[in-house]
Amino acid sequence: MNKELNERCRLILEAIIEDYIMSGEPVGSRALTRRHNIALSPATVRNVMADLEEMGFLTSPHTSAGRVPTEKGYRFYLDSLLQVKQLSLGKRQSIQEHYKHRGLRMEELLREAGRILSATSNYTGVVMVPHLTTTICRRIDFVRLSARRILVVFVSQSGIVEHKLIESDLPLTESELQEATNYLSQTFSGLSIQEIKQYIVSQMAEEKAMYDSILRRTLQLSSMALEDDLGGQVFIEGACNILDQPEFNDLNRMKRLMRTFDQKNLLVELLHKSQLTEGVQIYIGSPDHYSDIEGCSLVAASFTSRWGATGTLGIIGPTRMPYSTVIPLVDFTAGLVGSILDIDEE
Amino acid sequence: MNKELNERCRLILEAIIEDYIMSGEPVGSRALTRRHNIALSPATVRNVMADLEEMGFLTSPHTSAGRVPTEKGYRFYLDSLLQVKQLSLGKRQSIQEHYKHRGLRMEELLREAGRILSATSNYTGVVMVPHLTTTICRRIDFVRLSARRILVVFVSQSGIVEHKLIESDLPLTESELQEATNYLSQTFSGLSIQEIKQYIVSQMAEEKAMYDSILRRTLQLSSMALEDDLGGQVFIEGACNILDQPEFNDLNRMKRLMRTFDQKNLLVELLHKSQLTEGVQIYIGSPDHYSDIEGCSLVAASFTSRWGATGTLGIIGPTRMPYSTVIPLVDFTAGLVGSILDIDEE
DNA sequence: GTTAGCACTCAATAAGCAAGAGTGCTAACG
DNA sequence: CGTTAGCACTCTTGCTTATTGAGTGCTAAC
Repeated sequence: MNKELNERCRLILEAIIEDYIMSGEPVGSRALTRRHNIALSPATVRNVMADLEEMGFLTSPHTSAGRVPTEKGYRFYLDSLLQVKQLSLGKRQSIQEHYKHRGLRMEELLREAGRILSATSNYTGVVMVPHLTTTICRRIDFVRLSARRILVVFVSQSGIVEHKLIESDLPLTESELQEATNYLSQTFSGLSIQEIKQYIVSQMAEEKAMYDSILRRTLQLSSMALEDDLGGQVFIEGACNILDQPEFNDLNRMKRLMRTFDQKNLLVELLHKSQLTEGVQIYIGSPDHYSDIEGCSLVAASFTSRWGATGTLGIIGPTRMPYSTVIPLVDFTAGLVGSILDIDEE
Repeated sequence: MNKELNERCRLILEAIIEDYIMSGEPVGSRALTRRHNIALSPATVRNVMADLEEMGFLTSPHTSAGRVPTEKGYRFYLDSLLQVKQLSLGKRQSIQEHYKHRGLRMEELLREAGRILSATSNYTGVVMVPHLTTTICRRIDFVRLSARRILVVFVSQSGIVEHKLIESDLPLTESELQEATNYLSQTFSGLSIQEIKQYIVSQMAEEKAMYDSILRRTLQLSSMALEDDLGGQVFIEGACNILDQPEFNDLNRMKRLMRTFDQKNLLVELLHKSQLTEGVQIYIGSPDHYSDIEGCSLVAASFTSRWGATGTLGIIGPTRMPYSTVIPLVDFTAGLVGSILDIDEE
């Protein structure tokens, strides 16, 4: 069916979607012919519109309103019609400026990326620091808070720092911990967390007999330290930006979106998904698919440093978003963040 | 003038405010006499109300609506009328439950406190980790990311972990860093950051002559590490809870509040203020004072561990909030968090 | 296949109206 | 003199009713 869309249909569909993206109002046949000097009469356009509606690309809020793109309409637009512009040199430079002259901490760096996305697009920026399982370990440190409470500080190869508290069944002295720290740094530096876990399991099997050996306790400690996944945070920046969009004059939709931001799990899920794929991904909220962000879309891309996937970032805005500028913005920012992580690594 | 408020006026003012807190609607004379079996006729109540309005405790949205408390009204209510209940045993226990069986990281612990405040009150919970200048240093670690890029990991006596990136003018080897780390841990452990800074300044004066000594470079490094204040984060939990309040059917007010949450600086300011004072502080948003949170109040208290002030937490809700339960909730949670920090410390 | 014309639909806006809640004032009461 | 009943007045709220205007779908003519 889609293949049957002839040139004229495609042209009109594109015009409608772009008009709608600009105005946010249902677009009618008459207005359309005037704005995009189309050499057709409104009546003809109406016929085409009726066809497009039947095919599921358009819908009308009520009988006597114009047409609005459906999710399917947007999808087709994104896949077949949209021409992504290049990000203007000025914007690229201004974004790069943000990162100059800064000794940012990793967390701040990612937050800043979110802020840039938000400020440049006037929508909401999201950044996810991934779970660390796949990342490479640069260093593991133990800090003794009390005899049984140990703080684990984990530094990944790309400079992301995470820490967690663990509780040991046996009391540990400062020197025991020091020894464990040294052992770990030497043994595990340069491995990924998954590899470390495997190594620990095999070692512990060997050491089974030796009940109270230092090594055994060190291994136990490390095992606990790596037990739950570290990381997986999501930063949301500029959540309120999106509220200025006219579609959020609807109080309830607005509340639901805020709730989604608050809970974050949907975002984590989506960002995780796009982590697995190359390039820019677009998720369109709809009553069926991602009802929590109905009326909104997420444009996401993962950024990677030389050491493997390290995170995902994106923009959440209304579905009627100027994708032709937002997509390259997300793309560029992801690349930039990736390259900055590389610099950090040496 | 305030002193002239006789028993009857106080009683009626209290009744009005409590009614308003319950209903959110302007309260009229007739409804008042019925709900709080007051042995007065509506007409008399009206006279009293007129007096209270003239004195600035009440106002009416329009001629034929009931009365609504002003900021001054709330203040008087909070200072002179309100009787704070004790937090019910059940609630106290359920809050304590949240903290059992958990090896929480410091950050998670504070976030969780915010979540508890939010969930128990159905409003928005805020928690501020303070700047670290006053806190005691347990450990400073350097992690070498590249020759010039150093990650500083700072662990406070109470287990708060902070890290930042610094850029050194001279390349540093792994072993140099190791030496610096050892030196610092031995020299500075147990001092507050302020003390450390002072010590460094005095030492650097002495070492002025020795241009390239290890000690000098160590000191330089430490100085950079402590340069800007670390910390000062604010966690906001349950921001969307507050949106269910009827006063936020006003879209603009809602947007402004969300913007305030996004930017955080007003919150930082207020939370900082209450850090300096004992006990529970209440800030009432009004067009004059804190116009960004107009219609809202912040109920805040600082939590302290044995090692000195460590942070502030609180609840942001509509000004018409059931203070008699919110205040003890904030108070109790602040105490609990403080005591948990103590446990962490040994 | 395209277009002009026309009747029809429906949301949005405004206007008018009645109901209800609450006030302020005045005059009477104990 | 404080308190109360009565009453006219005000102002919101909800409801109904026109009116307008944008846009459609259909039909018939080009």
